[in-house]
Amino acid sequence: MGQWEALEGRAVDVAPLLLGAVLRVRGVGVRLTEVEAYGRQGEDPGAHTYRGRTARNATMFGPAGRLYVYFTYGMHWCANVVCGQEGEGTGVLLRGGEIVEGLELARLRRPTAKRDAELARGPARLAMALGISGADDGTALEPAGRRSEAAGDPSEPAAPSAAATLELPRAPHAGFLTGPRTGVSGPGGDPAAFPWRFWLPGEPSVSPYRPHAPRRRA
DNA sequence: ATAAGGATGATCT
DNA sequence: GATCATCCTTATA
Repeated sequence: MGQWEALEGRAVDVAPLLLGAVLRVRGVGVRLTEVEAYGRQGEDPGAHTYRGRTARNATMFGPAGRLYVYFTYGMHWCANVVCGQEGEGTGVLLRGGEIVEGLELARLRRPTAKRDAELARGPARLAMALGISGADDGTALEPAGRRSEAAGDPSEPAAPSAAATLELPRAPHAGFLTGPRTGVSGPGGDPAAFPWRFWLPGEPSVSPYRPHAPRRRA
């Protein structure tokens, strides 16, 4: 088992635990409010890994707790947290969040945002606010709160702040909502088969597109 | 408030 | 050559 045992289950079970989690990258922290689960190779037609491993999706087949970053529509980067077991090819797409640290920096990175709620509303916006790009693909997340408090020990150099940290909540947020995934065409977008979008109610940082009536889950 | 079209390039068939 | 796990601007109600 790895350091991210909590992420090693099925994407649909891990996704609720990521709601409310805080991801910190390069001076900006986001509290995640919207995510989408993507299943294993062969299991989920909407997943990049559906047809097997390629150069692009290789990170998804690695251990849980890494960032899988991909480029899309000729201009956008999007980030996933890899979950499941090695070789499964499963993860959770980060679709939206609220900036809780580094607000000034996030505003600089997202100059077109009119309101703070728009800074990380949408997967590509979220990546942009965090300064995430292709260079971050494969980055191993570290647990948050691990500070080098070795006060004044010269033999122990101050640990460089991790490139990316993740702080998980103790338990899944009560009362999260689920619905069909956004932007997934074909069978993978079938809301009955894959109601794998998860979000927190009443959050302005959740994308507005909600095609079907949400269903409450505990 | 919601809809439509353009931008721009990797990836895979 | 088609398809994108999209965003932004502009147009119409």
